[in-house]
Amino acid sequence: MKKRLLVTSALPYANGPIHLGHLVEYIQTDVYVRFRRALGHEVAYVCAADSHGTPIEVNASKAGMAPGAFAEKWRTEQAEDFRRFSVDFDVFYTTDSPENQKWSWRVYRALKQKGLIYAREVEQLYCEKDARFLPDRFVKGTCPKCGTPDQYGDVCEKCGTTYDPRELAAPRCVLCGTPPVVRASKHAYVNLRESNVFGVVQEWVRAEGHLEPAVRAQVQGWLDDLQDWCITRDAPYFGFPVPPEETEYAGKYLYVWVDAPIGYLASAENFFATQRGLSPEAFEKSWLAEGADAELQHFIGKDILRFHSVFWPAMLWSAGVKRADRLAVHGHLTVNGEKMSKSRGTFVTGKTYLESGLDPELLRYFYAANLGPGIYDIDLSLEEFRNRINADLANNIANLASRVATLLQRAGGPVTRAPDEEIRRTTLAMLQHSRAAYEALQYRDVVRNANQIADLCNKRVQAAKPWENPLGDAEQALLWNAAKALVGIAQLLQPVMPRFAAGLVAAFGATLPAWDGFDPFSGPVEIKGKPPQIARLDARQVARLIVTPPADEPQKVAKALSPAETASKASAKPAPPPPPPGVIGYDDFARVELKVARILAAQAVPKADKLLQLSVDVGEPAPRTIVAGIAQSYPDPAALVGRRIVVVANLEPRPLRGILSQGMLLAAGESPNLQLVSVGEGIAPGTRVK
RNA sequence: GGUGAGGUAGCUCAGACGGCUAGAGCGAGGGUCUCAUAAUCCCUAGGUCGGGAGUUCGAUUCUCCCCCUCACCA
Repeated sequence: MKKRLLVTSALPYANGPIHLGHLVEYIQTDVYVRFRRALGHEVAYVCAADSHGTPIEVNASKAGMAPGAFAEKWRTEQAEDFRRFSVDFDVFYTTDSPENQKWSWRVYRALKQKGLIYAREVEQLYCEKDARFLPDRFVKGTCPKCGTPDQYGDVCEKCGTTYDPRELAAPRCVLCGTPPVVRASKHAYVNLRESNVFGVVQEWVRAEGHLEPAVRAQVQGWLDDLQDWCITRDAPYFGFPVPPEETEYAGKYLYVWVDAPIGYLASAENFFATQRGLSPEAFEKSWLAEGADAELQHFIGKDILRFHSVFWPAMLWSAGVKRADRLAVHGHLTVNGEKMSKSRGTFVTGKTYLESGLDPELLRYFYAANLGPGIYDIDLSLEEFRNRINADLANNIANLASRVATLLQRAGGPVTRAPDEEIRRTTLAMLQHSRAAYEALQYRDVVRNANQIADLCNKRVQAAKPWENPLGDAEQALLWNAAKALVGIAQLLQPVMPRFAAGLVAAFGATLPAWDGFDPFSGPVEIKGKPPQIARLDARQVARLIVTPPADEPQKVAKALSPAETASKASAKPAPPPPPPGVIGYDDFARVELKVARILAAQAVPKADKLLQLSVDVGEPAPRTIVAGIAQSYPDPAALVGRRIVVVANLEPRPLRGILSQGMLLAAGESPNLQLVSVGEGIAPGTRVK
């Protein structure tokens, strides 16, 4: 029962370089594909550059290039990055392809034929100078709610309000600065509430195995309040025109989000036609037809879940092909606990990673060690990354390989011994667990399993002290078993670290057969060379990932909804050396406004045993209220009145127990033994502490 | 504001159909070996399981309310 799988990763937008956030997904998918292949399954791993849409059209024009050439340039660069990270697509095509136009029109016509498409007049902002309608991200203006200037057309970054771009006060075109006008245009909408489609989508969402339960809950929420979907865009646009017979929408284009997922099918078709000699008809019949015995699995990020869980099943159904068998959704990447940010230098591109000299397989390992099936963000903390690599790979696994190889080499030739039951049982059990864990996308467990095997072997080696009598029979037997366990580890880690695993196996003179029935505990072990080394990382090496951009970083170019999150093409060039981790510059310190405050009144906060409410004089016209968790250390609040303490005066106010705390006071120690930081009588309230 | 997901040791997470001393790995502290990459191995620390109330003989695990974080949507 060999399975056949069509596996996809989301299509990266051909508008910029691949960054470490993208790579979470491609590595997750690639690992899965390698695992499947290790099981002997037939897998086609398909991806493509998403080449259409307004941002590409606009950025190409700015760069003085044709959009197609612009997208192709990025596609080529992305392909190279993927290769360097061992993300081995069978095909990395483009959505701007003849196959894709054919499929897109087919889907459009199918939707039309089922009566799901209708026309609607829409009012949008239009720039007369640029002669174009402006997507939300191409308009800036003043927030209608809070009055913050310079906000995008869809949401205010200050107050979080979302609105229609027409509501913006003082709107202006991001491209040329001209105030836009309101203009109407007729667009095609898809009605997904129609009972047939809705039923199909509903059924697909509810069926077991398609979505993780938590994801299903999210999607169900959308279905309960389903909006129609606008699938056309006005010129100028880079994309496919609507089918020629659609004279009603003459001159309009299909929205990039229509042809992007369809790009999965078109790219697969291209792969099978050019690499496997399979005609489009044969490909469809054997891989996509309803009931075909091939599985369709998509890996995506949480940001594009809606398109894939609601619209996509509807599109596939209308085109008469099967829906996906699984939609694997992952969270985003944060770096050092925060969203990736260019100004902080945490927007790490694949290229930056490669240029830092770190082995791409280390990143693959780190991601695997943190990946599970849920939609949780993964944090690339540089400290964690270093610990993880050093503790697991360098100290535990690679070091085990190194010591075992050295000792075993003294035998001077092949060694064959009987299995040690404990080591063999553990290794086989871990292989079995890992098989299930890979299938469930629980890569964290795989990594743990690999380390459990190495833990056991290190303990056993330590206890047996084979270096005291390396050629003794028991010693040789133990080393043989440890070597075989390492082959097991290689098998287990091979999808994650293919090169490391191959090197490990080669060093012990073994090979890796298909996963099922694999039992490495037989046959000779012969040391054929040094096992692969994994050098311990130091903080400096890892810190090279953070490249702070120069101060005159060009302004961010507009970003629009696109299949894979993208960014402007501005990438940071060599920058001043970053400060050592954990050290801040003077400017950072200066931003914290520390002031002397005199306590005017203090009382316990009702129903909170740790909180005191203080009224303090910080040299301002009115006293400030500060709520602090110091009640247990100061059971008699009244005694605090008159004390001069230090507060952070420019901290964002926040409510605690319903009381707005306008600052924070400094204290040392742990409750109930903490003490307020104080200054003497001679310093006036409001004095800056520096 | 609505919907969804979360809040368990410094960090990343397990777990509990309600009940023995709440676990693992990493990190930290102490010790040890020397084959191995200052690696291994042994020991130790430490958490009122976000807050409050309720159900119960008993809740961190169930119910309700609240707070906080994240995402999506309006």
